[in-house]
Parts: sequence; structure tokens; C-alpha cells
Amino acid sequence: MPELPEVETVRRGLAPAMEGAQIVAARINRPDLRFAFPARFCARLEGTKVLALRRRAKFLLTELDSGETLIAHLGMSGRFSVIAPGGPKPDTNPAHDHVILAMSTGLRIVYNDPRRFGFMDLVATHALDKNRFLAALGPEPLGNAFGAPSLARQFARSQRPVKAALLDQRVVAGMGNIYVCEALHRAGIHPAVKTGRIGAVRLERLAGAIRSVITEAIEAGGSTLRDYAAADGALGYFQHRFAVYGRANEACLRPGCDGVIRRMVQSGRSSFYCPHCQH
DNA sequence: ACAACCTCCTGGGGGC
DNA sequence: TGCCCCCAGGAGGTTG
Repeated sequence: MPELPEVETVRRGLAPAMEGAQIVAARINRPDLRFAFPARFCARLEGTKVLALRRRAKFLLTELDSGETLIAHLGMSGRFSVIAPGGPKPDTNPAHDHVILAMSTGLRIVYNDPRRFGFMDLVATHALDKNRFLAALGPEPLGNAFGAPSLARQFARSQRPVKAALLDQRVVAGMGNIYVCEALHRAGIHPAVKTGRIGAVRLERLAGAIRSVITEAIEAGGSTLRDYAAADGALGYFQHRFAVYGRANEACLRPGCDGVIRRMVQSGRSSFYCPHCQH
């Protein structure tokens, strides 16, 4: 379940192993992940130097000195590992090692993804904004363009449950099921509330809750449920701070609230909320 | 044009 | 004990 905080943690782990280094060899072990790899994928990577590792929403962007940028999405179960020569190997099943980059430093970068919901693309850096995966993304929750005003604009466009709206990457980029549930709980907003019924004060509270939950989750190295680990194998620990996610039938943790967390299904996805303090 | 479903995939957990 | 079914979920694609 890599959402923004997990992808940011992966980026921070990969950056020191990749930035400034050259990709001396690239290998893919199958022709596709969720989508086919682009033409001449390995050849276009080999011999390039990594200028910078960036992140946009849940996408990892590796800027190369060839003028192209490698776009990677971890899907549900994608993991990048940095492997030192003779060093420990990750605990992932090597049958699902799909992409292997040998760096000029001797380190290897391995992309492992059992479910293959992840995908990669390679596009001209100057046209990154026009890429089909990135073009429609909304503002970064920690960026200046995000806030109550941007939420208000997006919420006015269509009436739907706020839970569904926040999962829409055009509304705010990088939120997934976990952090949407947590942010709604912090803001005291019921996940089924229609977007148009949220007033200015609550919008401000919601924007603040989104920023705080994402900030704290990044500081905690993300959340590790089953699949996720950072590039060095370290586990996140924000899962210990979940107030609602995965806590059905447990007590609400909000001070002074004696509610019990419930689970409901919205558009096929679990929503966790406290019926006592979320309205 | 846009919103609601469908689909991709595997490992793990629950139930029988 | 073992097996089977179902669930988890991001986002593009398809359908309506």
C-alpha cells in the first residue's frame, strides 16, 4: 500500500545510492509489469547518469542525464531495494525481481513486485508534465497549491462522498485509502458526506488534517502493513499511530470520545470511521 | 464530458 | 491438517 509517505521514504532511501551514479547495466526479467515496458527500455537506461531522484504523488521520478526521466509506480506491492556486493539480500521472493539496475558504485537497485500492479515509463524530461500518468494529477498535499481553496474548487465540480473525492488523484495527489481514512477522522468528517455539504471551516480543518497526517507519516517512515519496506529494508511505523484504519470494533482514540470504530464499504473499498465523532 | 464499474495480480488469512 | 476462497488495493481502461 505505498501511498505518498511510503513513496517519499523509498525516494529518500534510493537517492544516496543513485544520485550521481551511472547505470552501467539494466535488466528486465519480463516484458511487462502492469503495462509493457517502453521500447528499448534497458538500452535507454544503460550508460546514463542519475541527476536527481524526485517524487510526484505516488510516482518516483529518476531524472537521467540523457534528457529522459524514468517514471516508476509501486502499485500495491512494488519494492525497491539497494543491494551492496556481498551484503544482505532483501526478504523478497527473487522470482518477482523484475528490474535490476547495476550502478557504477557497485550497488544494485532491484525492483520486486509480486502483484505487478506497478509500472514504469521512460519519457523526455521536458515533456514530463504531459505524460499520461502525470498530466491530470492535482496538487501535492504539502505544496503551496493545496489547501481549503483548492479543495473547495474541486469539491464544487461534482457531488460525491468525500472519501471518493479524496482518493481521486486530480483532487489531491498521493492520498490512498489509509491516509484518507485517517485524515477524515482527524477532521471529524464522516466519509460518506457529500463534498458540497462541507463548509469553509470544515474544509480548512480537512486541509490541515491531510497535511498533518502526511507530514507525520513521512516522519515515521511510512506505514508497514504487509508488503511495504524502505529501500534499505527498514519498516515504517506509522501503522502504530492509526486512529481508525484497520481498527473496526475497537475504541475511538480521540480524547473524550467513547465511540467504536466501524468499517463500511464505499465503491468497493473499506472505509474506517468513528460514527460518534465524524459527521 | 464525466462518473461509476472493471481489471490487472499474488500472498496471506480465515473458514470449513 | 489442508485446501479453497476471498480479500487487499492504484489507477488506467471501459462502459454507461
